[in-house]
Amino acid sequence: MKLTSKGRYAVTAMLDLAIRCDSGPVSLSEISERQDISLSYLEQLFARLRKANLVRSVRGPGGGYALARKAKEISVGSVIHAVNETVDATRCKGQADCQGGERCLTHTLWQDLSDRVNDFLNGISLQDLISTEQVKDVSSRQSDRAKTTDINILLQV
Amino acid sequence: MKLTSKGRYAVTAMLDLAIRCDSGPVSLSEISERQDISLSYLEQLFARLRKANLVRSVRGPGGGYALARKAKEISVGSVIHAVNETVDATRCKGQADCQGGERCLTHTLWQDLSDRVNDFLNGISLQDLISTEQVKDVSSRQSDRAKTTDINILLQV
DNA sequence: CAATACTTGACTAAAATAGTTGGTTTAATA
DNA sequence: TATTAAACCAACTATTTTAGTCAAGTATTG
Repeated sequence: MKLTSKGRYAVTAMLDLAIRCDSGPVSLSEISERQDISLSYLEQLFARLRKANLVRSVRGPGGGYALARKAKEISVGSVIHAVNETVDATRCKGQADCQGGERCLTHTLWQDLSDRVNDFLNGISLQDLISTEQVKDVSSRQSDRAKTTDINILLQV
Repeated sequence: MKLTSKGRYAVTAMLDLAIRCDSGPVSLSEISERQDISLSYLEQLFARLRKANLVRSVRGPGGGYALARKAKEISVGSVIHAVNETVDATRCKGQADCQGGERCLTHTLWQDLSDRVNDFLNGISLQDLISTEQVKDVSSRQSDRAKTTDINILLQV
């Protein structure tokens, strides 16, 4: 699972869509303007999101995109995965052609971590993000953040 | 938080270090050979890991690197963060200069997800990965994986 | 002193990211 | 029916990042 600004763009656009797709299809130019992402870049991203069956399109004037499923049934992980086709597996691919035991061990450990990150991101739905935001108030977020370590404060994701 | 192969290299190298740094410092050339990462690239990564106080170096013959703290006290998140200095914050930076309410909302939602990923990765220590691996047997891993959705099967991290 | 190994900085090739340009189809509506 | 708004498509480009190379140091041990 790669996690870069490309994925951020995709998730941001999908959230924009999730928030307002009840009132008919949403055009990419709208999202482009609201989220400040270039239109043609959005087109590229949505071509992939469509292939992954995460969005449905309506062509012609008044057309646009809508979520293919309910926001509750679309995981953040699936969105990020959809726009990152080139996945670089580890060299040994978990296969038996590792030299010695050590190299394979660290590869297995990394795989283990990867699985956890996947499970984590697949466990969060778009609706999940929207809902918590609606419930949460500013003061509680700040106290949450104060609890994290100094490392966390430096982290901008 | 960026999650790319750069971070994978760093975590892999740190795991290699964690596994064997009990018996004195480990040289980068050893790690390079075992993990199949170019020596000079490792040097760049370890320069950053050192600045982040995650490793300590011993110079001269017989020298090398050792973890600066116990494996239990080094989180995967801190390793990944250390090697990714260029963090691209969202344009609005969570500040008040967003236009309208909508753009800010999706930014806040993304920030929320970022925080969760951070907390998640900061909650996993190197020791954590090593320990679970020692306990876990192959059959249980496979049944774990079978439980995940079809999306998960496609994901290579 | 000599060998080892860390340290630093400048450089480069390849890949990915982000954006551009210029179309074509599709479908609603005036 | 002509116009128009939108998805769709493909090729291209600039920028950034990744990954790796090279070379010249510095510190330390034996």
